[in-house]
This record gives sequence, C-alpha cells and structure tokens, in this order.
Amino acid sequence: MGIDSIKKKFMNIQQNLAGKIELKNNFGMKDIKLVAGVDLGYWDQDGKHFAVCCIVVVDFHSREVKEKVWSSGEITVPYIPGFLAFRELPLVMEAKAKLVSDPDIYMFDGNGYLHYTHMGIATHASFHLEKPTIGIAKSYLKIKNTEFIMPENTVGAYTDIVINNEVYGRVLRTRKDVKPVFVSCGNWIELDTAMEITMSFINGESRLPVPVRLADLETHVMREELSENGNV
DNA sequence: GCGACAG
DNA sequence: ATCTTGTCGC
Repeated sequence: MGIDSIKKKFMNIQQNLAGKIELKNNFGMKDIKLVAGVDLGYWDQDGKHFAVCCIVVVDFHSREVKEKVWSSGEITVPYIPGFLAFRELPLVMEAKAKLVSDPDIYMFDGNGYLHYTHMGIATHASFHLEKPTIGIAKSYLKIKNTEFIMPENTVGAYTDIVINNEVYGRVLRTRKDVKPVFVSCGNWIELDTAMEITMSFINGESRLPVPVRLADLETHVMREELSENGNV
C-alpha cells in the first residue's frame, strides 16, 4: 500500500468527520474543573520507531496536578503533514483509557481547526474523546499560501488567521519576547474561549499553557526511562 | 511538475 | 519529533 492510497483513505475519514464540527461552547467556564494536556515523545530502537503519549490532568482552579498517565508502543504510521492524528491518536486513546478522572477539556500539542480540512489532531481527537478540545501549535502550518500576521510584542496580543473570510485560528503572544503560539478550536468550543483558557494557563515558565507544557516534560522523562529498559 | 510541510 | 554548544538574561 503506497503513501498515496494511505492519504486517500485518511482524507475520506477526515471529510466525514469535518461535517460534524461544532464551534460553539457546550459548557460554561464555571463548569471547567479538570483540564488535560496531551503530548508525545519519540525515539528509535532496533530500527523501529517508538513513542510515548503522556496526559497530565490539572485542576483549572487550584492548578494542582491531579493525574498523570502514559502509554507507549511502536509507531508504524508515518508522519504526513495534515495527517498527524492518524499517527498519534492510537496512543492518545490508549493513555486516555488509563485515566481515572474525567477531564472536562483536552489541550493538544498541534492544530485543531487550523488545518487544510479543519481536521487537525485536536479536532479529530474530540470525536474519540467526546470532549471539547483545543489545539496549541508551536509552529505555523501554512494553508492556501496564507501567511500569518505577527502580533505585537505584548503579552495577550493576537492576530486572527483568516482564509476565504473564515477564521481558522489565532496567533497568540503568550509571553513577551518569545515566539507566539497558534491557537485553534478543536471542537465544541469557541476560539475566544480557547484563547481565554490558554492564556489563563501561562505561568511565565513557558510560552505553552501548563497542561501541555507538563505533558511535554513528562514525555521526555518517560522516553529516557522506556528507551533504556526496553519498551513497555 | 515543484514546493511546502503541525509533530 | 530528534540531533546539540554556547550564550544572553532574569
């Protein structure tokens, strides 16, 4: 099976789900108690690719870490820009199954609506998690040759990424003198709310919101452990 | 055909 | 994503 037939298959799945996206809050901010951050780390072993997915659950109000889970395994799906979800979601769902708590919302390292077909990993994941999601990308995925406008160098400054009169996502300056992040809706949430939650989780240690940052750090720790002792 | 390309 | 030294700044 060549890469083109894989893409074709993936595209069908994306288009089916894309029609079900709803960018309206299906919750009130006051209902948000637990926020999960999701990230993956990779390494090679015996000529194979492995990864570990870490999910860190943080209490929105107290900022306490409530739970951490991880799941690792071999990765066989290649990285194809636009189809990240197909590569990473299996491990994400495996890790999610280990959660005892039930997060109200999930934040991903990557895009959501800011995607060729609005089906970035954050949006795609929402249909499996059945929870609202937010996408936080560290670099820009250019769509339809549209460049983004750099927001001014002030905390909280932002510019919208508009393509064909539609807002795909937002370039947000979470810290001064640091590259901005790219925030987009995953699903069942509005962009303003996604940005509000993102900004509320900026603590001065990173340009990334706490849940995603902690998941990122956990990913590095677990990778060292697993790549030494053999994969689990 | 060529270039661009989240993680 | 990952491979990596020095270096600037709080």
